[in-house]
Amino acid sequence: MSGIKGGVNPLFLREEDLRQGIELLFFAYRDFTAEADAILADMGFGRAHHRVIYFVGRHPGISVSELLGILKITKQSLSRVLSHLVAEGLIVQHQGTRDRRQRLLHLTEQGQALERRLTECQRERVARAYRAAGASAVEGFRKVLGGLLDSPLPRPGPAATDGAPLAEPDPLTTRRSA
Amino acid sequence: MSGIKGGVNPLFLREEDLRQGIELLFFAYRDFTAEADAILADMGFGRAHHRVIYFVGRHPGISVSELLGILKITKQSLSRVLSHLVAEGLIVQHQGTRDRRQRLLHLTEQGQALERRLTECQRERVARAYRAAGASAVEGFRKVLGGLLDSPLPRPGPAATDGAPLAEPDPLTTRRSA
DNA sequence: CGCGATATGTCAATAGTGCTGACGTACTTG
DNA sequence: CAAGTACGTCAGCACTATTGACATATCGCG
Repeated sequence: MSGIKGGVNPLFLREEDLRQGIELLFFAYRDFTAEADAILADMGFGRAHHRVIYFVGRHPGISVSELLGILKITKQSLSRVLSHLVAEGLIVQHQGTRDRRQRLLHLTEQGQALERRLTECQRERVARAYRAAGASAVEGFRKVLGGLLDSPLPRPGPAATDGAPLAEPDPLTTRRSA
Repeated sequence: MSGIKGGVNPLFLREEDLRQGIELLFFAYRDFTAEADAILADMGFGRAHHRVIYFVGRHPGISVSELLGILKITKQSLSRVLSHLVAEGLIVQHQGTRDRRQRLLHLTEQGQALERRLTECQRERVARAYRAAGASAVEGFRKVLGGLLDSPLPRPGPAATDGAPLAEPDPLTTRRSA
């Protein structure tokens, strides 16, 4: 495989380099989620609960379908997790005013506390990695990860504020248009 | 949150930047595995089967415990998947010569074919992202991902060769010492 | 040889996550 | 109001992973 062109490929496209990337992704993602997973497990929750708490915290008042669009799971899968979180008092549902079919989601204080606790683990880890790698490495990290996506993440920067359910036309919710 | 220090943090350690990294990791990993997952699902396998096939292909003759060390799952979890793969004729087990308790694992031709097919999806995706981002971004990507690991991946280069079961002192198997 | 440690495999039970199919409710439109 | 669409839930199935308890086979050592 190596040396198809007779020499070293300057763009790291050799079999070995690509496999290293694949493996790095696997190990990094696993370690990245491990701490939060452990906290969740202690509370009878799983990783899916974290995702829901995370994105509801990120987008207060998000509707179930919008959340589905971000997570890209079926509504049935979300339903179980969401009901659980509501039953535990971490999330509250308010009927939408514009469309009363909607259940707009918000974290309770308890939910916010858990969100902070969980995300703190990951934020700390990312901060450590960023600090150790330096600013230009971070830029590269973002560029490559962005390139791995099915559909590129719209830039969060110059977002036009509108009166939509979500305060901002968020890149994450919008992304489901993939 | 932003502006704790009154200004922009040059090292991307602001709340927003860290959250963007967290989300990028989530979306990228999901999209990264999606294609292979679909192929596996068609064959009645899951992601766990891919991991086993991948690492057995990567380390022919690996023992069950070494594989457990890489994957960091319980032997009961591995057992189910491994038995399935053996039953389907994708993996063969040979009794170890040095230690006859060991079952050294190898891919069959069929197993190799599937490994290639699955990994091809991911390799292509990574290659595309690498190409689009450029060599220096790739370096940054690796640096940051490496920083996310619990224990740093020993460099593949100047590793001290020992007489370990695996022909090479592989960074991945060695890593389980975490 | 016999004993303890190691390597592997298996059974049973439990939990989390995701899926499809079948429904029910709420709203929109003709 | 009826038909269609949007939104959400319940039931049942499959995959992954866990813990705990055992069962073999083998190795190393005294």
